[in-house]
Amino acid sequence: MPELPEVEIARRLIAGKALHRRITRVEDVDPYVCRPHTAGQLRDALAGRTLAVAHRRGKLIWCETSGTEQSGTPGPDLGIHLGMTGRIIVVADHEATEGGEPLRRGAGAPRPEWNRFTLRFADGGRLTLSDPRRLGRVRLNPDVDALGPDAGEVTHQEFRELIMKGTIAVKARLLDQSKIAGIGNLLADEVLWQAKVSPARPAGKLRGEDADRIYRGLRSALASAIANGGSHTGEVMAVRRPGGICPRCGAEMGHSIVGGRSTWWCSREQSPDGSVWCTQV
DNA sequence: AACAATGTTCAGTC
DNA sequence: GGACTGAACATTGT
Repeated sequence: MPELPEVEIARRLIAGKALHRRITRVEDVDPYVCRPHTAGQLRDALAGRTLAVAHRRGKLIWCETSGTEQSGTPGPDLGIHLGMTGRIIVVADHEATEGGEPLRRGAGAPRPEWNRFTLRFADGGRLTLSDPRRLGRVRLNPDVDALGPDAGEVTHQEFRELIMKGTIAVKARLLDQSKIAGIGNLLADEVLWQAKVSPARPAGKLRGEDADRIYRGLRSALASAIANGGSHTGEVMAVRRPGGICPRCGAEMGHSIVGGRSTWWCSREQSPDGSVWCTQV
């Protein structure tokens, strides 16, 4: 699930339901997800504290933590990355929802064995990172500065400067979290489709007007994905399969690997040389 | 059974 | 340093 929109939705969940509840137990049960995992490290760092503020940059969430009853000194930041399939579950009642997500059952529902990290609160509730593929990460004091500006906050001018250089394919540049943080594979295809720019176009060969359309595509794709529940609600998502056609013009969707990731684009409107986009059909 | 999957990282190479 | 490739990580779903 997780690209910027899903992560923002998760952050809002934490901010709305998990703050200011005293942490009584820390179940860092998965030494692969909770890294680096030394015995009791997370428990010792977090027990007795509360989550105070939930931040996000790109796909990284981190929570400031409060002091304990013994010491007013704030604790470390708790970093959470959802990886490819992670999701955050926050529940008020421990008994009624053990192992599951509140109000959801059946196919697709989180299974208890996917619980990789759980904070138990004094009031009986919990916060859990559920992640079937175990590519999510929990760690203390994550390196936020390794990330570029957040894709939702980057200014138009910054965006131009970060994007329009080098020989790399523009999609690969959009996926580079150290340049701009938060764009994932689905979102990159959606943004470039909205902007009518080929994903394979060298970043340094973009014209100002191309970068402007990409920037506008980014703003609108982000807003729409957050409002609709995630990156998978984009228009391109529905046609990323053999035989898929462009929702705008009806041409066949092209498929290849760009930036190491599966990539779909409109074969008519997103021409590699950048010339066809303005030819209205 | 083979393959692809919304992510990151690291080694090797040019 | 920049860019590219491939593999690795671990697991599920088609």
